[in-house]
Amino acid sequence: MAQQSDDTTRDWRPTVFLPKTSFPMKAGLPQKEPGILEKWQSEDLHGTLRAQRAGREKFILHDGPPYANGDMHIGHALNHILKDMVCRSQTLLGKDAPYVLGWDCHGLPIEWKVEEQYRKKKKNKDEVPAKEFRAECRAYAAHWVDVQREQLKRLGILGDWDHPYLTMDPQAEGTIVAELLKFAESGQLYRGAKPVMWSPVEKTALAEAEVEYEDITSTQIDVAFEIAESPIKELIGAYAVIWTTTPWTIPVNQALAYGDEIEYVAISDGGSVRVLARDLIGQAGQRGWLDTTNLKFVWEGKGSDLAGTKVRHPMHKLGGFFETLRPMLAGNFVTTDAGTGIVHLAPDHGEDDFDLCKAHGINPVFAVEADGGYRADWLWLPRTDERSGSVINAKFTAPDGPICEDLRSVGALLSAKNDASTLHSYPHSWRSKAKVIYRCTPQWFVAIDKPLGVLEFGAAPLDGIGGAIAATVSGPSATLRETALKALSETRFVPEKGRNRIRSMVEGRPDWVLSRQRAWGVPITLFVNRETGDYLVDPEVNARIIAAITANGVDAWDEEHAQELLGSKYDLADYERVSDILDVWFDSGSTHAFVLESGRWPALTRPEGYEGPLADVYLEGSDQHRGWFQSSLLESCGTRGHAPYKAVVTHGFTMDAKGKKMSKSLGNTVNPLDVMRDYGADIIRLWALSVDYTEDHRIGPEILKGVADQYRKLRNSFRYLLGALADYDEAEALPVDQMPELERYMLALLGDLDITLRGAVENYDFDLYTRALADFCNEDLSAFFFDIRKDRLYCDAPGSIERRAYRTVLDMLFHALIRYAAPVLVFTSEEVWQSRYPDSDSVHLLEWPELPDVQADKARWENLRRLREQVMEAIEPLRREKHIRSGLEAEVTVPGSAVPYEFSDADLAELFITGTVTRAQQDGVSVAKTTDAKCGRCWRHLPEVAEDGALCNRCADAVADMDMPE
RNA sequence: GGGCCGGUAGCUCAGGUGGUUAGAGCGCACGCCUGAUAAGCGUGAGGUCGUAAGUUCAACUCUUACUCGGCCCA
Repeated sequence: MAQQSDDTTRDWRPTVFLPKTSFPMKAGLPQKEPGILEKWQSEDLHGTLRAQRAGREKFILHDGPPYANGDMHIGHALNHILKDMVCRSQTLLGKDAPYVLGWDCHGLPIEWKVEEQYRKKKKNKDEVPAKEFRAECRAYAAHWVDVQREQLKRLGILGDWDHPYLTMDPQAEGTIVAELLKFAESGQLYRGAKPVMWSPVEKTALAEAEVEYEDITSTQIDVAFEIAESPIKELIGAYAVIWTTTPWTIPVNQALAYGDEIEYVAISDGGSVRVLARDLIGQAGQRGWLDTTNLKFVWEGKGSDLAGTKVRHPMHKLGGFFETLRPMLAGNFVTTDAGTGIVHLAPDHGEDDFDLCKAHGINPVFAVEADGGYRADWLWLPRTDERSGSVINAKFTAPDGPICEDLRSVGALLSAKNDASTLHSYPHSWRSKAKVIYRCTPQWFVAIDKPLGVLEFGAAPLDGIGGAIAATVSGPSATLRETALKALSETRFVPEKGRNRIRSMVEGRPDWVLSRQRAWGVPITLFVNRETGDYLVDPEVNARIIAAITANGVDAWDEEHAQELLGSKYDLADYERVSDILDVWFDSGSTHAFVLESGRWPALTRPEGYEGPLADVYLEGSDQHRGWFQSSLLESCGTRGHAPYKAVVTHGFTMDAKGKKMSKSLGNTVNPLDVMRDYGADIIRLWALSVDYTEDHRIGPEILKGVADQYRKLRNSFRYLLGALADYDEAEALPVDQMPELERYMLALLGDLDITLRGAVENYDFDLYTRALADFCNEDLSAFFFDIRKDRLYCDAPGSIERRAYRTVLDMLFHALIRYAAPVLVFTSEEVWQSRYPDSDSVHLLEWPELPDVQADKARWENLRRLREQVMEAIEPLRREKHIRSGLEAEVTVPGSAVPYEFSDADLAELFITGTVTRAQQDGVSVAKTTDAKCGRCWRHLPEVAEDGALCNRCADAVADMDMPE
């Protein structure tokens, strides 16, 4: 050994192989990410991937379109990060997984915004031509599509940004119309009626959001209906009493309702016998039409006893409509909170009324017209009568108004008053502040329980719009509801509980109301025969309609071109051109047809002969069980007989740090744009992929700080790999079978990680994915493998087997981990990759790593690691008492039985990062301060080292190899 | 008000068919190292599992009620 005396004072640092990298510890993501983004864009990363993966197995995620209004919020961010993760992880697995984003562009909220702009400019919407108004809606939507697109890009979403799908694209509008006409042609569409909120002042239907509630007083009346027929003899000739706050609905009454379980009585205070709920006798007394001090009970029974009873309308003398006897029906909405326990039903003017009457075959009569007046041919107070007026007019319904007057004159009015005691909440138009009413209006429906017939799909698709419109029907088959339920049973749900949720909704849902009386949307392109009331079903006409809309958008459906569309076979004079538009849920429910079938996105086109759902997965928030998941399901089942998706993945909602819903008024919102500005997109991505998205989850400063910490650990793992692999050359690689056991064990652990991550991708279990990755880096690498092998890396001669084996494994680890991390930390992984391989292609073009199949005795290693922990524990007291400082100063004795025979004492010292290790027949681990001198270069205490600062044999050899000038 | 879902350490998450002192990572405290250095290593303190009953020899795990929170509907 050529040890010179001055070795003991020499600074060996220059001879130690420290990690060398320019990769910064501090990320500076907010500054760095935009540049990386630009590079991807200029290289057309998404397009490059499509070309590279052409012909591979496809994985199609169909993007649910967000509404094109307002800035991106945390929900958008989470949703798109999850989708991006799905596409990227599938891409990594080698599939062709394109991502085409879309936007939902029609609908009321945009109409409002445009109207709001009008009001600011003192313009009146009604004076603007519909075409012009729609053009402004279109421009408004286009603006927000652009805004949201730029905001989402910043998240590092890898998509076909230049070709998103928009539901307002004329070709999309054409497809939507084509889909609607399929429902028409197969007879699933029908015109029915439904009570909607209606403003007589504005003569328009209102949506719930256009209505505000205010306390008002109304005229409240008790009205007696004479019982004409009943299985209960005592009741014939008695009077069923109802109570209402809308007297004007009495002239449209068609039935009465009772509660099956409610107790009723027929009583007399000396006058007529009246029927009402027992619990409400007191209230009747207070309203002054019953002397409760002197009651004679004629009959007592339950509501269900009243079945089969029929009453006479107080105005029956008018004949016609009023002459028919009104049935008493069981209604589960009847309560004894107020009134008489008997409810009068006017199917025209209440949802409960409508539903119950419909169930008994009683239809609305449309007596009240758009302006609130009874129609001209109505038997009671037609609009031509001088006493007539709007039903929302207070004078009209007043105790001395025409209704009360006439009811009183026939002796049916038991009480009527309008004072402060009658204060209650009532809906008003948001705009005019006028009272609104429920009013039945004709609407278009899709029948849910009508047999679909045997639909033959796949006949002659029209160019560019996909799918057949001429489905033929023959023979009986399942209903749409049954078809949809079957489809759900064949769909995969992540999490599984989503299936139950949507199933119960589909089981219970009423017919689908398709029509809206609005301007900004896709028209219901039907011609209704004025004579028969049937809508025209002529494939030639339909083809012209579809072609016109596809070419010119929804504006093509106007009166001006109607005859053209009808062609020469029909005369427009014989037909009503429907002017309603479609529920926007029908738009989005049709996106699968437009986006996946049309061929406009070749990357999304399935190969020839492909059958079944075109989308592998739909991924949206859990609110979409009622929304998009369902509208898409019904649309596809009604036209294709199956769901458009193979799997449905749902995520919960993002709450604030305390688990509360975010709201602007509470000021607890987290803006993803702020998070990106302060932390960077990789941080918000890591957050989204670390939480259990299947439930509601939280975000807040503390959580983000934790995510940033986790990020830093991951970043440092890569930084260490880069530094340790500096100047690594393929030639240095060592075959696995020549590696030490530790290296082979690490490769086996990597193999386990690989299996875990693959499973996590398959199950959309991304919090498992990120956690497994982080745990591996922290526990198996940083605290174990890297720490142990630091000595070999720093101090071994470059040619040593151990050092070469270590670096070979580091290289494998690098290549595996960078790929695993890529779909999560999209920016950082690129930065790492380019740091090691400057000027190379993007890291995101790589595929899932191929790992050598390495077996290791993992049980043995787990025991060793447990022993290692015991050694650490045993050393700790000595450190605390400052007996020793580093573990290298500890001389350790372990139970011989705890250590595998094949391991040398020197191996153990390396493993434990201690001084000499010896085995003995003892139970625990014992530790003493070493007496060996410390090597001046590797700092290990070894018997061979002559004095502190001198070199050990290994280091002496290494230094000699370097041939360094003194 | 109804339907469905959820509430495990400061944070993010694990905890088959009920069974020894409820786990991990991060954070935190303390210590070590100063050759991954605004990094790395070690040790440690933190939950009795939303609350209360019940079933059971035994419950975080089953039942019920309550409570808090969420989505959808009225």
